[in-house]
Amino acid sequence: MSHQSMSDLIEQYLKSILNETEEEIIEIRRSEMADLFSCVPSQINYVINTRFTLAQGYTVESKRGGGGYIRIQRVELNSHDEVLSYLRKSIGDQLTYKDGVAVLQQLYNYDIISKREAELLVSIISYEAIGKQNPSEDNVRAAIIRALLDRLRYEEKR
Amino acid sequence: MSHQSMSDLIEQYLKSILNETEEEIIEIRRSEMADLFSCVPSQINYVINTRFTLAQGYTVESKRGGGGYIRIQRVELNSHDEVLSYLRKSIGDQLTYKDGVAVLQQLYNYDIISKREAELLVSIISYEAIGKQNPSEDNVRAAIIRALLDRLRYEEKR
DNA sequence: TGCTTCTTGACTATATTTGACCTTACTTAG
DNA sequence: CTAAGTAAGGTCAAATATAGTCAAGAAGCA
Repeated sequence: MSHQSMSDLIEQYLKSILNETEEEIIEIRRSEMADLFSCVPSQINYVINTRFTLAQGYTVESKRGGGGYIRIQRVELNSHDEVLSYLRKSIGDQLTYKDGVAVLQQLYNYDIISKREAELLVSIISYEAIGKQNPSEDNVRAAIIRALLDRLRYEEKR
Repeated sequence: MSHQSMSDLIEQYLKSILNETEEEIIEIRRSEMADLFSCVPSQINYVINTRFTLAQGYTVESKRGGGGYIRIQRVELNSHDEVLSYLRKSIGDQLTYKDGVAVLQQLYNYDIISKREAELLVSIISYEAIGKQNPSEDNVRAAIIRALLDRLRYEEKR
């Protein structure tokens, strides 16, 4: 927590102003952000691409040219079922560790699994657990997360 | 005490600053440590790998690249240590679905995991989840259960 | 002496930062 | 109305900043 990169700071700033809004949506200007943090504009893209992905629950739209902007919105999912089917659709045949953690984080954010469950599952999808002797690591991980999501969906419907 | 290796000194230093923190968690930069002790950076990895293992009650996370760090945290042994280490020893490289379910059943019986956690885990180790496109089904299952047991053993005391 | 642990450095992997160049949209002079 | 100019944002790859791995050789110890 004490060792932060510029990108971490920008991420935090954006998330904090996102939290302050009612609508969970913000509109920024890339160049203003770059000025504010004294960095090159493309670093803002970097932050958005690495920390505000769909898998992490954000949608981003932007417009170029005069009056351009970047709009970041937290995806609003209203029921557990919506969250589960959204996540289910968002994962394919392969899933990296990072994206797997993002899915679990979302499940926790939406109160679908507990903190402890999330932690246990994170350790299960880690490289140590499934990657070590497995070349198809990302396939296994995707399968595990799919099974989890399906099970959770089944639970919801009971 | 007169024959302390550099690694011993680094270990002591890290443990002393760990003790000073409330959270029992520290974040260091590998290169700073190496500078502080005038050693090569990889020696820090050596110390961590030999003296801050999970079995010794520490978890370590790290990040590379700009703003990288190494975070070391002291964790408490779970009170069910005996059961967990027994189960841990009892599983080898491969584990059938049936045996996996048996392990989970035991964990539930001993009140180490909840009913729901057991159910989620059962669906994860099922053939549908991990066997479908995986010839080494039993290996994956064993790895998953091993990771689970390790995690349970060293998670925060509840 | 022979095994174990430690030290070192070359090579690898990954995350971040930076800048040159590209694309799109709006504005305005003619 | 259109072309040129201007004002955004996007892409990509190189440079930089970290950390990880591995194996060879040195040092310690029984």
